[in-house]
Amino acid sequence: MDEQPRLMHSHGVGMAGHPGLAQHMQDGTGGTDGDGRKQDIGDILQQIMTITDQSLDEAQARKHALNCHRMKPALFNILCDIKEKTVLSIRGSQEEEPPDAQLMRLDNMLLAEGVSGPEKGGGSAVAAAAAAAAAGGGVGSDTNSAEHSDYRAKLTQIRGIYHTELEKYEQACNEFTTHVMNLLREQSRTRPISPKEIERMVGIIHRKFSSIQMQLKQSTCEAVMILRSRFLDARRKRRNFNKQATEILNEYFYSHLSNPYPSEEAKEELAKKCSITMSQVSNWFGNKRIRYKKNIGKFQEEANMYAAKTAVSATSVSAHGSQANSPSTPNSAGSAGSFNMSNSGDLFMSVQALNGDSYQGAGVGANVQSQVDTLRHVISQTGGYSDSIAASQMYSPQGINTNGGWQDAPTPSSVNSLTEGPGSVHSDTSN
DNA sequence: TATGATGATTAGTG
DNA sequence: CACTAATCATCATA
Repeated sequence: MDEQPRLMHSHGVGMAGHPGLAQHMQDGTGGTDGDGRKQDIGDILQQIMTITDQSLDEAQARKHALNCHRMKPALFNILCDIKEKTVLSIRGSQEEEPPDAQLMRLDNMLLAEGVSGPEKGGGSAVAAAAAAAAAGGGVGSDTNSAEHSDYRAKLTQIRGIYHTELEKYEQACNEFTTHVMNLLREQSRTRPISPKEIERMVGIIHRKFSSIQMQLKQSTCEAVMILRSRFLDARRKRRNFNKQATEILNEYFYSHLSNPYPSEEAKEELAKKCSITMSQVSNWFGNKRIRYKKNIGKFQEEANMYAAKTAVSATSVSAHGSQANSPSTPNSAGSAGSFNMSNSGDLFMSVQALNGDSYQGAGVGANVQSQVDTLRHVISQTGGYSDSIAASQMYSPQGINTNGGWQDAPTPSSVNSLTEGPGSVHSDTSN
């Protein structure tokens, strides 16, 4: 407490304006007083230095005393000058902020994704894209719309979270900025803080907060991307075709086994019947061909089944002589065992002959071929060939060449022989 | 949860 | 461009 009187003692120095030290040097107290003044300033500085050690009340009182001190404005000005220089030099080195390309990109993306930007229309572009992509997948319109709305709901959710967080962030940023500004303004009365410096501080705060904002934007972008890939990537939303579609496709495949390459029209027809797209039909046949060829044995049972089916309907529909060779038309794969080896051998030969005759023929080739395929399966089944080697030995001369590919068929099989539904085959032999 | 089935994608080919 | 072969990612089931 003994500092107080010292603080208050006067030097008679004019302290009015902001001219700084130079002015009060001239203020008529004389050069000899210089040392004393320095001493005095030293004291004040000492007090400032030790002020932190004091209690708060004491500090408050001290502050008040300092504020009231006649030397204070002068000292303050000096400090301001020094500070200004320092700050300016700092400023110079920090000023040029690189235009944040990353942030711009994030902003653009969020805008494009409909997360930021106008409230209502947001996401419509994405929704349209999703719809288009889903339509390409063609899994079924109801599933499409369901997934579509699901996608939109999730996007809205992300959007909501984003905006909530953004609001929170802005609020926090503003609060903090105001707080700091008030604090600095308050402090600027006792320590040299220029408005510029406050401004700079605000800038620093904003930068800090904008890095948080960037993180928010980044994670939002990530979330949207994940959502997008989840909903728009066709692979991810793969659905098995329904049973009927698979049945139709399989019937076509096995009834055209020697040349399982549906024409454009046939694909179109199949696509329509199976409620899938043409490219899905192509995919299916591509997969089927390769998988069948890779492991014929594995598909034996299936082949027999469809062969039996088509054979049944073929024989029942048509009363053609060629069908006379057909064994007693097994209704299912289960009845396969009833045929003996020699029988099937004969049949195989006859079918080969039939095939050989008709395959290159211009007229009813495709239709007869269909029958041949059908019969061949019935035969293979009756023969009891169950391993793939035996099967491929059997089929190779027919459809699959030694290279592992099907023989080149001059013309794709006609859609006319396409089955109308599971179990019922329209065989063109009646033509 | 491991595993096979299956629809979609991709690189390469003619 | 249609196709094959390989591969991926998901579905379905034991």
